[in-house]
Amino acid sequence: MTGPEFLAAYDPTAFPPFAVTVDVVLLTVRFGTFSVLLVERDTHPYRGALALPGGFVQPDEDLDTAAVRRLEQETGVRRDTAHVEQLGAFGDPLRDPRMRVVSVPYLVFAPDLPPPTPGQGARSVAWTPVVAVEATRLAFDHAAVLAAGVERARAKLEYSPVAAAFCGEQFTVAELRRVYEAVWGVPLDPRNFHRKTTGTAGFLVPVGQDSSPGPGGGRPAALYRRGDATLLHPAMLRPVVRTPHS
Amino acid sequence: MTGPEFLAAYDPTAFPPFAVTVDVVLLTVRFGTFSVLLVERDTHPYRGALALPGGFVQPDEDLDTAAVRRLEQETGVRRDTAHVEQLGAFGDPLRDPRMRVVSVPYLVFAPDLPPPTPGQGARSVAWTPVVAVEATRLAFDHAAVLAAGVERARAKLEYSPVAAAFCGEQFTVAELRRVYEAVWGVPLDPRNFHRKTTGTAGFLVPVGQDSSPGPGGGRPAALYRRGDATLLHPAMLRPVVRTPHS
DNA sequence: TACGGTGATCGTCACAGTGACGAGAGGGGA
DNA sequence: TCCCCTCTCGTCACTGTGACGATCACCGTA
Repeated sequence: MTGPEFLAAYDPTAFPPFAVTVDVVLLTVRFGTFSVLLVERDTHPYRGALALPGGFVQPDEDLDTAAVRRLEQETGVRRDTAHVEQLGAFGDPLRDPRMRVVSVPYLVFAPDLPPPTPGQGARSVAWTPVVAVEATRLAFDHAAVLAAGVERARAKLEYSPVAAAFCGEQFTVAELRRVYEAVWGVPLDPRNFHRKTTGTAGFLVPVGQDSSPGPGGGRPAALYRRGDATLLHPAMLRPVVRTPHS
Repeated sequence: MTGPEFLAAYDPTAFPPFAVTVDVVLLTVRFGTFSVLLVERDTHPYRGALALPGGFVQPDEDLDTAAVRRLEQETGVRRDTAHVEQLGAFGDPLRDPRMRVVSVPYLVFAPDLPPPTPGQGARSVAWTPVVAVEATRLAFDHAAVLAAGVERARAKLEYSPVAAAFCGEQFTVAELRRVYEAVWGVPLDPRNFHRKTTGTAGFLVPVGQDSSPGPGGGRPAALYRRGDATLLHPAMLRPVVRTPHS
């Protein structure tokens, strides 16, 4: 009783047909700038507009699986190098002019990487600074989806160690700090940040090796990798006032 | 181009049909016990099993609207007396034996109220202590949905003032404290809790009136209503160790 | 090789927030 | 009246944080 023959026994109006899509809010920190991957649509609807990568969920496919598939297809990011989490469900009846579509966006944090080549249905694909995104130019309700993803990312840095997902396998405290600064858009005190991150058990694990200094010189920084902590306790709160949006 | 005639221009296999449902994780604190509303199913599938209230989303209906509709239909809880928020999307291909169903559960916090009368498709409906729910007896993947809702509720009490949604319009600090104690399952120090809740700006607004003491006597408590704060800052952290599940 | 520039790391200090708990305020019932 | 109860206010030690000085270890250049 898994096939459509079973469904046929029901009143069809009781099972209104929907399409279900997944969208990918792929965030990274590139050249010190908090950026999102956007594609330029090459097909109807919203042809020519910017949009989040995404696509339809296949009949026998889990939502997470579909999101990871689209992520790998459209961006080349592999699941095990990034942080992936579901962002919610968006189902306004008018969000897609073609038909009734419920979208389940996924939030992905990835280290800096080169822009991938355009996939199907996209004219081009590019990293865009989050602050430079023109909300009115985004297709569908992707402005709202992106805003939800960005706010979730900012909040998540406070109480979880996911910021490390924006870095590579090994990283310095300063690299991690620049992630926080880029995502939150505020400068942080390097000394207090160092104390907090290295002092919180399970957050950072020293690799026992130093990085080479940057172009301007400076003392080499110790390398770390992510610890096994899943929660930051106590949280690292954003400075100054907290704005509910953007 | 909003009708099916447009859809017909597409390859049908590219738009696999889904059904979309909303489920309601309605939580309350009843007699000092953190409880969830469960219905006993009277129809196929999982006939006789316990389940969360829910139903199919209508074609022209927003997800939030559908959730509020089911909430009012099956539980009698009005939206403006409760806190309602989306909990995510669950879409395992095998979660419903009938067909491919994506469920969007909603988390609802309501003050204590009498158990409603069973709605359509349900044999009975009853408040069940969260700790007494037998996960294996729940229909579909509702055990996972409930677990996600419970954990979200516990986490949300830490950094938001939603706990007041479990109380009525006016309440005492002790009533609010018993909500925290019931949801978290730990006793809290009444004096420190009083200091924290009354000392955080925007959390509680004094009504300027005292409640009558309980049966055992005691000094009358001042009445408060919810303030306009949307975030608790700093957060009120759960004591002792934090368990990731259940 | 000495020297200033740069960034990493360590220390210090004042202060806010919290856990633990004493004590008074203001109500019950016997 | 006495005892018991709960609400409310205070105190104290401790932790974590913001602000910032000082030192360390590398750079490029004179």
